[in-house]
This record gives sequence, C-alpha cells and structure tokens, in this order.
Amino acid sequence: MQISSRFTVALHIFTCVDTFKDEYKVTSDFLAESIGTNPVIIRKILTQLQGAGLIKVARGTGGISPTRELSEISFYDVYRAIEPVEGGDLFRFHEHPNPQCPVGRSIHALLDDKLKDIQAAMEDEMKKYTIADLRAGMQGILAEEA
Amino acid sequence: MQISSRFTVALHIFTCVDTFKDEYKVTSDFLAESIGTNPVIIRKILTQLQGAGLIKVARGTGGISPTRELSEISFYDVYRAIEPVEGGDLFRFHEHPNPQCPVGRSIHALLDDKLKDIQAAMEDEMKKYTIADLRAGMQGILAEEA
DNA sequence: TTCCAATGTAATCATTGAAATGACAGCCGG
DNA sequence: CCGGCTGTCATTTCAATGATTACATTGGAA
Repeated sequence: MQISSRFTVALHIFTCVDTFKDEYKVTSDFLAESIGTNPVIIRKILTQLQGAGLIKVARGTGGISPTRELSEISFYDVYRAIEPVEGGDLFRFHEHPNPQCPVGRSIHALLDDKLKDIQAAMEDEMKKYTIADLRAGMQGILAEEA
Repeated sequence: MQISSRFTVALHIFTCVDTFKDEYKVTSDFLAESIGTNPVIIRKILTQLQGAGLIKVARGTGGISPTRELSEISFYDVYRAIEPVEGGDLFRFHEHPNPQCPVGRSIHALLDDKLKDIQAAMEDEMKKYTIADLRAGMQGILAEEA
C-alpha cells in the first residue's frame, strides 16, 4: 500500500497559502482549483491540520495561517496530522499468529524492534524537511519562471 | 495507510521454513496454521516470493526452500517481492494539480526528490536486516524456552 | 442588522485493495 | 494410479480513499 495523497495535498496547501497569501484570498475553493480536487476534501484536511495545531482557519471571512514559523513545521508534523493510523504504525501485522506454534508466539518479539527501526528511519528523514524548504524551493522556481 | 500484513506474513513464512524444515513437512496448510490465516493466502504469497526468485516451491510433494543464503535475503528483497505497487512509490501523489497555477505546475518538481529521499531512508534500513537475523533471533528464543 | 461568502460536517456513492474462502485442475512421488 | 499438495480462479466481506451534494453555522462587510 501507499501513503495516501492527502499528505502531498497538505504540503501543496501549505505551499499555496505561503505563495499567495498577499495576492489572493486563499479559500478552500481556491485550493481545490490548484490541487485539482473537491473543496470538501480540502476542508477535511484543513480540519486535520487545525486539530494538530499547525494552522488556524478563520470562519466567516475565510483565511488560513500557520501557527508557527514555517521552519518549525516539518514533513513529519504534517504526516502525523494527516495519517489517521492509531498508534502510527507503518507496518500492519497479521493479527492471529498461532500461540501454540513456537514461531507463532515469538514472531512479534522477533520483528517488532526491527520494524520500529525501519519506521524510525523514515520518520527521521521526514523530520529533516520543513515547510520553509518548500517556500525556498517555490521562490526559486518562481524566480526562474520570471 | 499501512504496509499490508502480507509483508510480515512473508517474514513469518521464512522463519517457519527455516525453523521446521528438518522436523515437519512445511506445507501451505502448516504455515496457515502457524500464521492464523487461509492456505490460499499463503500460496499467493509463495507465488510472489517465487516470482521474485527468493524461494523454490516443489509441486506434488510440497516443500519450500530458499534459493540463496538467508544472509543474502534482505527485508527489502521481501518487501519488493510482496508489495505490488508498480514503480515502487511509497507516496501517492494527487493526480490532477492545476497546470495553470504556479504552485500546481511546480509541486511535483518541488516534492519529488524529497519524497524519494524519505523512501530511500526507509528502504536502506530495510536492506540492513536479513532472514539470517530472523534465524538467529529465533534460535535465541528457542534456546531460552528450552 | 442583514447579507453573503466561506467554513464545518453529515450523508452518499464509486472505486480500490485486502483478506477470507470454496472449488477444482494439475503435478508428482510413492 | 492414488493421494497429497500446489496453482489459480471466482466470490464475498470489509475498510479506506476520494468525489460530491447538501445544509447549518460563522462573522466580516455593506
């Protein structure tokens, strides 16, 4: 399986908000246009990001703003805000190994720490990138286009 | 989303084959018992592992054997054999960013290398573990139990 | 104060993939 | 040739994603 596109959508949202915040009113309809999806999808993701304390969304008039410096919002923060897996386990385990089999009753003990290592390697790499990197990258691209 | 349990099932299979190869005839029914699932599930995974050249499965009489040294079969090898995602991308991308939006048409260029880094970090960690580690761990557990 | 744009959210629906299961043809050693 | 085991297909159940419609709510602006 793959990590759902909501993650890249969320990163897209952050990039749009930062890029257009002085130029347009960045609404869920505006974002849906840029991302190529439905405004309701956007609002759901905004709600998740809000729940994780990463952004504020103004009702009535609309308007989205990060609650911290962009350099303090990592890909990992976004990932955890978006991915609903309780416990945050990357690997799904088969749920009924046979306790009467020596392997069956030990397989968890045998694998858990290794799977955790692998997951940690991914998450540590995610922590290295922040939304500030996206701002910088985007500004570079805009400068080239101009 | 999570990585499907077929991955941990495959690791369980390798461990059982190695642990019981001299003691029992390790059939898909035997494995299904230990793992707590259906023999057909096991056979599908065996077919995948066979297709990746990691094991040989004898028809008629039954019997499973790795094609290489266990130390030469990494978790990554198993992962790639099992996970059917074409291209092997861990992250799913929203498919219709708007090319008329500066962010929409650049978001791929902006994210692709970073997502690739993160995936590579996970895969590199996967390459560090092999089935030989499972054999060693399992023998340690069996020695403790005895 | 009323209007209205924008958000929050519930309810569907189509699609996809995982996992379980039953059925059966094909293979092969004894 | 028989019996056990694999390969494979078809079907079903279940959960998650993503799209969409509908509507109540909010709160700034006219």
